Amino acid sequence: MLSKKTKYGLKALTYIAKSVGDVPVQISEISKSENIPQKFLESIMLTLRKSGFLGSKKGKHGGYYLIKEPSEIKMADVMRVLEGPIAMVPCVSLNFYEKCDDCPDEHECSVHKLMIQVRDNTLKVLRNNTLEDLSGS
Amino acid sequence: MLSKKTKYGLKALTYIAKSVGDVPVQISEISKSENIPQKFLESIMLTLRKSGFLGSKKGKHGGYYLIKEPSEIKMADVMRVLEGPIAMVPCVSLNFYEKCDDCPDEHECSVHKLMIQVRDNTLKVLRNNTLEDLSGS
DNA sequence: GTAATTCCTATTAAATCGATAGGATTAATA
DNA sequence: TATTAATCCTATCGATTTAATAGGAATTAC
Repeated sequence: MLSKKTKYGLKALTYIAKSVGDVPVQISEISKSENIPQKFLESIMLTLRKSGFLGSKKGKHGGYYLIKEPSEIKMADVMRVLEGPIAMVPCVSLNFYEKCDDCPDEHECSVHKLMIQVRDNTLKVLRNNTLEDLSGS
Repeated sequence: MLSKKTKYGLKALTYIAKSVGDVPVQISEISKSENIPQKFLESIMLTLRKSGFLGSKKGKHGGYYLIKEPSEIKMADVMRVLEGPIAMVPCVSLNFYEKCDDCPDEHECSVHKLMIQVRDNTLKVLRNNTLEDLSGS
């Protein structure tokens, strides 16, 4: 299941990408428009800023803006920051690898083989889609 | 993340599929061999039996056996029983559809579009793989 | 009739998730 | 300079889910 955090984050990024002009977009505006609890969204925006997707301006007339072009922002990267591993088991994760405690040898594990395929296909989608694709049309 | 329940369930099914002869396989044997807590595995086997993947024999020399051929058991079906929806958001789930409470119109939702692609690619893998594929070689 | 097994329900401890609270800091502007 | 409006930051809370355990009932082989 996709967490609300990730879903809200993706919606917020899309909203900013769609916004016209170069003025920063405010949390309160996104929150109202996308039905996202404002305080919750605050913490998500903070994460997105700290991980290099957004820039911010403080104080009156402040807000958030994209640092990179929408076409440069891969969904896979956003997902990793907000959701964590893309793989369904840690032992097939490229960026968050961990050994399973119940498997003496993961190459013998039937689940491992299956989950590599799932990971590869999911990754294909998430690498091919950028923020531009989400906000387009 | 794949739950332990699902992972254990898939391992247990694989173990039974690999077992030779037509005698029922016992929980205690699977539990030891696959490092799965026995009591936890008990409840998983029960679920798999009630959902039509396994048959059981009670009492001494009892145990579990496959009801269908391994090649007939699609991973997608097992996953739905043990893990629930395959889709990452309920609003793109084929078997567990639910409307999102934050989306007035899901066809306008950028996340929706992305998650349909993820679902379709995951489904492709889980439909193409059967228990035979997991237990083979 | 005894031992071995599945069957069933309930419970628990820990982790995670979604959301909120309360203020500190910064900047525009009147 | 004072006020207002925004981000920033840390902590916390309640609900849900997850992984696992407990304890015994029912069934069957021998």
